[in-house]
Amino acid sequence: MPGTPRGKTTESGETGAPRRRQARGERRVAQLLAAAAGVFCRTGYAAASTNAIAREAGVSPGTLYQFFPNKEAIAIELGGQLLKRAHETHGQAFLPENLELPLPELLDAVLDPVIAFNCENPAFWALMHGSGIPGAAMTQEHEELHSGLLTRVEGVLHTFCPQAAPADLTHTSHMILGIFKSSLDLILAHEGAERAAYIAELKTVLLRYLEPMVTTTSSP
Amino acid sequence: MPGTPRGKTTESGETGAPRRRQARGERRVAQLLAAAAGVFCRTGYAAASTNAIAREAGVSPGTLYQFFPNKEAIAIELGGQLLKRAHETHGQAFLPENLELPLPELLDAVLDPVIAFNCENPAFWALMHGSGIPGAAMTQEHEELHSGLLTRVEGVLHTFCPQAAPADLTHTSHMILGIFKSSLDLILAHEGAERAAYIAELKTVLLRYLEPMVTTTSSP
Amino acid sequence: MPGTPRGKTTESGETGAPRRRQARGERRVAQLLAAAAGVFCRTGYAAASTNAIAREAGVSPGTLYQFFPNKEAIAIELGGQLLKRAHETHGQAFLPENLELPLPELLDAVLDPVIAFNCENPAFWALMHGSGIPGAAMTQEHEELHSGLLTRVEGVLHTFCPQAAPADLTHTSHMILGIFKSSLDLILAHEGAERAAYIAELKTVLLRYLEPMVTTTSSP
Amino acid sequence: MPGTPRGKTTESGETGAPRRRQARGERRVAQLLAAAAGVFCRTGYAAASTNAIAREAGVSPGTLYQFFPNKEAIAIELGGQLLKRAHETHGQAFLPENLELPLPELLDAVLDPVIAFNCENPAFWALMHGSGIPGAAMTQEHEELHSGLLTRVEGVLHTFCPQAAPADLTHTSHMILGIFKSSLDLILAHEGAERAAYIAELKTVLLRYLEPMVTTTSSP
DNA sequence: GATGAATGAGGATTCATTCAT
DNA sequence: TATGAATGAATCCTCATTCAT
Repeated sequence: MPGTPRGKTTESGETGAPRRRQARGERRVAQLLAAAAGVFCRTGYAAASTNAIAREAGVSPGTLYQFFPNKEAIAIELGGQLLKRAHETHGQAFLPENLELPLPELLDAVLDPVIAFNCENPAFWALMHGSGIPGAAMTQEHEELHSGLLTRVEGVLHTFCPQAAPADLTHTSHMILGIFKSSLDLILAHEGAERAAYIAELKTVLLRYLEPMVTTTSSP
Repeated sequence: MPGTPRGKTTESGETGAPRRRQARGERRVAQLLAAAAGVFCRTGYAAASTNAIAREAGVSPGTLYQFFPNKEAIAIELGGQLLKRAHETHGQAFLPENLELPLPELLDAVLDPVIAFNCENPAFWALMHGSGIPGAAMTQEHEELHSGLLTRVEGVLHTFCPQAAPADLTHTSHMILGIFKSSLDLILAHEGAERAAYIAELKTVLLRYLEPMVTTTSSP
Repeated sequence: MPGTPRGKTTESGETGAPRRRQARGERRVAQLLAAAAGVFCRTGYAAASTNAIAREAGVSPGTLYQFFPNKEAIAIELGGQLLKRAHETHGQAFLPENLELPLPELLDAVLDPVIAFNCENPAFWALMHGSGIPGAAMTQEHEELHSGLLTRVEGVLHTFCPQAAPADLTHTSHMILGIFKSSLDLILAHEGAERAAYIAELKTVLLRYLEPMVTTTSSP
Repeated sequence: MPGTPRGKTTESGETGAPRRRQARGERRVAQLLAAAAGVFCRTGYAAASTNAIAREAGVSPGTLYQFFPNKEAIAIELGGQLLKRAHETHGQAFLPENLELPLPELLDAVLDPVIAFNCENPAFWALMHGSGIPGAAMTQEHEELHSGLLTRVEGVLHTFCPQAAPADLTHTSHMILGIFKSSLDLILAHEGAERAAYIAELKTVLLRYLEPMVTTTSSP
């Protein structure tokens, strides 16, 4: 339970002061997480310095450490929060009813909310980029997210191509995810029309990639 | 001949001295670049320290700075050389005659040597990857490497689709590069049949992505 | 191949520069160890800061870390050097011929050089004080020194009181060492006549403590 | 009753309020001192952090500073109270009537309760020990504790050897205290028969050390 | 050219102490 | 009065870079 640093004091009653203090603490935590999100976005996790985060949050380094034991904890907390929201987003993206849609609409239904989420939470993406470096924070979360997404994609694929070999499904899912990720980089790196163009391009790639598999399967 | 610790420097007259000195310098540079390649591979660009590179090269940090003004320059030079070798040694990839080939063969002709090169020179990949923070400005060496590749891809694309809007070409090139990168991750992460499967999959993706553009263009 | 980077270069020959460089390094190490000795003496190991040591040595913190990987290593090196000298001193203190002497002279013969050594190397004592704190540096050295001394003292005692029970010898040796240590604190904390007085007092204590045991044994 | 973390404060009317407040304050102080004793024991004085003490006491750091101006004050107060208790509770040690006893009985009378007290209050010992850097100025609380004890010992000595030079008395007192401290280390480090043996040994040392002075003095 | 010592700013983290509530 | 957030200097240590030899 983040935000409640060390105490277990205020549970009920009309004690307003502790509540207010706790509220302040929670505000600080939020403030620090927002600052961390910004810094992680700009510099990546590894290059982000706790002092920079504290500065961005407008507090002293000591304050940061009152709420987080170390740099990794910040990333974990931030990543966790984002992950939770990401899961919600993914949950609504992979809604069963979407699977009924024809491929183009399915791609819209799945990709749009996920892209939107990442556009609104660019820190999420920044945090999920520390995969290659061993020992980096977020590795576990990253893998969980990745394999979670992989499972979902495989599920959808399986529904669309029930007769495909599992190994092929895995390959394809990995490819899809890879394409999605690299496109997301491009999407996040641009704005406005450019961004829209890359979103369209991503959908084109996936549509053309998947169409043959799907059509082949469901046409007879 | 004081100062040269490990002898065999002056063997004959002085006619060959400048050449030998230059040769030695080039050997040093090669030595340093090889060391940098190793270190970049193992730790990534950001985490690689100049001292570590010098140590790996078996020279002192001072020596390193005699040949490169800073860390970035090493990456730039290494990337440049790798890129050059990607072309000269293996990559008859973008050879003009390849452009005559139909798309599937073209993809083979271009991708196979590039993939092979990357499998043999993982440092190249490490450099293209490292610290590529999406929203942030890529560090210069990446920029150069990346835009170099981009230019080539755009060139090929332009040859194939001469009437396409430049903006579209740029988008498509970025997408191609992104797809290529993410697939290369998968390719390098596997071996044998799995690797071959991902290579095939990459070609499938690109073929299906590009076929409509190309066909549209060259059919009349 | 000129430019052999890492060490063992200057074995002979007329290469003066590396020798001079190496000499400078050794001077720095000695300088740093001397500074560390001073700081350890004044503040104790735990409270000694590496920056303070570097400042005392007149160098930057980075320089310190060029020669020692961390604070503990400084203490270990310093302690090791002092320990070596201490062992030599102890060796000459516990010379076999001293055991022939009557107790008062024996005490002089044993204690005087050891006290002198500690007066000349107060850092030794400061370093050997980190026993109580677990996890502190020098613990092992401290224990080795302590048990080494204990063995020697027990040896001497055994010579003097051959019929005493081993357990008693152990108790007595521990007491002797304890008395010695606490007196050494007093001795080192004073100078001149005061110091001499405490030295005399230590001898008095030990003489009176040990005389009955010894006399009882050797008088008949 | 807001703000009071561990309830049962306000039970009746307001007549007793100031007293109760004072009582609460004393309870807090006792609580804090007990916590400090525990922390000092476990980590030593220097390594003990005020936050750790407050945490151990179950209060916030701010509260701690409401009763003590700084860390040192805690040690001083704790040492003082322990010293007081060493006297009032156990230590009829330095009772005037004890001074009438012959030396062996006097040593028993003085040492036994003091030893017992130290066995029961290891914090006292931790305080007397901690960071006692020989050459450096002892931190003030140690100074006070130490000199308090010293004064008492000197008092006893003076009674026994009224004609001795003050300087000698000081030396002897220091030695006695040193011997006592180092023996206490051994005593506390052992149990049962071993402990008893070291207690006996301590008495032997002091008896033999002091007997000549005393006898010389009181014989005519 | 080569060396390796030297630099010093910066990074993460801690902790005695203060302050608003 | 109690709280716990806030402070900021200090800690150990790293690393890109420079300098004397």
